[in-house]
Amino acid sequence: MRMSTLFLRTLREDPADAEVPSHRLLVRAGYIRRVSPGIYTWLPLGLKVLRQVEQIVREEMDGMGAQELLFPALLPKEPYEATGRWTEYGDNIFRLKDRKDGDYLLGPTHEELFTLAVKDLFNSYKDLPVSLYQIQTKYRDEARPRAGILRGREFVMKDSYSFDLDEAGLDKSYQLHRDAYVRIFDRLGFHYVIVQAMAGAMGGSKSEEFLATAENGEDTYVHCPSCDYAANVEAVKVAAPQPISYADAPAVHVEETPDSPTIATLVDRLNELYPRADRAWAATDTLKTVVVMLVHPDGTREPLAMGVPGDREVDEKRLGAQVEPARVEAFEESDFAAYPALVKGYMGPQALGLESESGVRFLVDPRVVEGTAWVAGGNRHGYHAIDLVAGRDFTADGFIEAAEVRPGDPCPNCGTGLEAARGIEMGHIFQLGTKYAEALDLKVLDENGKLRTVTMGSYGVGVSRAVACIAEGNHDDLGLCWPRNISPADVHIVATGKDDAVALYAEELTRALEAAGATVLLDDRKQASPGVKFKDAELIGVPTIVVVGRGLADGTIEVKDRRSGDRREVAVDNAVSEILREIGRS
RNA sequence: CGGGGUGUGGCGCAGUCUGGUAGCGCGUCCGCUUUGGGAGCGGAAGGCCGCAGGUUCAAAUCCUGUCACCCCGACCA
Repeated sequence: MRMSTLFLRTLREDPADAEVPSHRLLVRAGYIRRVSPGIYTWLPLGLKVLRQVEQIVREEMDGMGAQELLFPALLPKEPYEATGRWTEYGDNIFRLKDRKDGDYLLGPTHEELFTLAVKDLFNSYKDLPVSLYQIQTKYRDEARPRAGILRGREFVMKDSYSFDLDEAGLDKSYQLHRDAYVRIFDRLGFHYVIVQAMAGAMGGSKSEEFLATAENGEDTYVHCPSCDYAANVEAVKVAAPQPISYADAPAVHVEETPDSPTIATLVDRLNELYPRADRAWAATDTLKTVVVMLVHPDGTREPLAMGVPGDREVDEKRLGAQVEPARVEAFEESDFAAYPALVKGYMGPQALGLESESGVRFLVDPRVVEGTAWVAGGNRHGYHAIDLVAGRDFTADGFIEAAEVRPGDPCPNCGTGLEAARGIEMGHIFQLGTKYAEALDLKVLDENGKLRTVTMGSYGVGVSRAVACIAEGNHDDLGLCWPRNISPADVHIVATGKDDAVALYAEELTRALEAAGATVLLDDRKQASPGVKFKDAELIGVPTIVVVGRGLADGTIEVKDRRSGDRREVAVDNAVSEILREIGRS
């Protein structure tokens, strides 16, 4: 590549619409250009980087025995209707119509197509297991694309799917993918964690996410400092305490608690009007009742009440993950009007549950086990129930993991206090089970000649996101600092000065390195000043920068490490071998 | 969808309060000089001031509406 002709324009200033470093630098250094929100063009340098990442992913997928294929991005509606995702995916799908008014979509993910392809070609247990993958452009009409290429509406994803006869086979395929992912993310140079995750809209059971650790990441996860437990906050399972005996517990009594619609005011009122001998009332003694409106994919609305310890908020992400594919909406005044048994600010378990007078489904936090006593709403304005014992005075319809998770909460494995951190989701692996195979009738004959439903796994890597994520983790004040195996070139040669000898030698060195298999970005611009060239080289971020300039008269050139800034003089005579050694190609 | 902000040459911005017919820096083009840390001088091209109405002798500026984009929250690789 020659800078004099390369389709590139670097920007001296940060683009105004870019906030996060990866976005700012990828635009400034001329890797990408925005076309529309969440939709980007890959310029020559950017495309090289994208292809490098793709290649690493491809090698590892091939290495674990998966086979690459390619589906269209433009898809008919029918397969997605069969699995229910045409509606479940909601507004996130880009939908379009053909001239005959037929419905199409731009694929957000391809479970259906892979399932149908296997159904089309295979029909015996002898054909299994098989893992297939593609590296392809996906489309999701994100409510809010952001951070450049980190979260786009069009993005490149590697998605793969495993097909097995039984659970044991699925476990094996899942583990193979997991191992391949570890190799992929190691090669991409991420600091990452593998966390337990929710299966989400994909359906299925076991699921883990690969999160690149990043302070500005969108996902919050917790991890245990003393064992290997780590989980996305959505997926944290609270360790339920043992039920306790309530034989000696005082009977429930409803007391007047004026002006106490919030937990804080309630605790004040309790300590003021009904002080306890042994200790003061605290938020942890109260059971907070929160009601929301669930909107199911078919449009039906169902109220849901939840009881959580009073010192905790309901975490909307956790709640959303629990009730998926239903959507959570606020419970409006008009909803309260429709359910007169729900007294705003004073709701309590005794009026809740499918069997109760309100008929509203009531789920409680796992900490609300049988025998625990609470102060909760009295279902009458200005009243609360005290010594309300779970299992004696009320029974919930079930449990829900919706209360917020906080640093310091006990690890479900070992009880140590959990720590919280943030990350960017780079990969996600799922054991899907038979959801798609059943919906699309993917069965094979087993050794007894009987039809068996195939069990599936689904595995994704955000390829274009990885580019952003690597940029996010590999830059400094001057610009990008690519890892060698991702960089758009092995060496960036800067020719300074107007001396013809410099230009000639730089050209000669470039050819020699290229002949040895290295990729070179040569700054052969005649008009640009040395300062401009140095700045551009630093911005672009090729890991090794070679300066051919004033030292040439003395028979030396300069080899500089972009990341450390270390530089050394190298004799022209052994320049090629030295540089090849530097870039790890000798 | 809720909150905040911004729309002015390719990029970054000023001008808007207090209407008077568009400016600065960078970039681009031409010429000369310059070449180890974003060069100098001279010349040039390039803008329906997001869009639509309105007020006015006159609108980038005031009024109304509308659209777009960015950031923060609810969704996802």
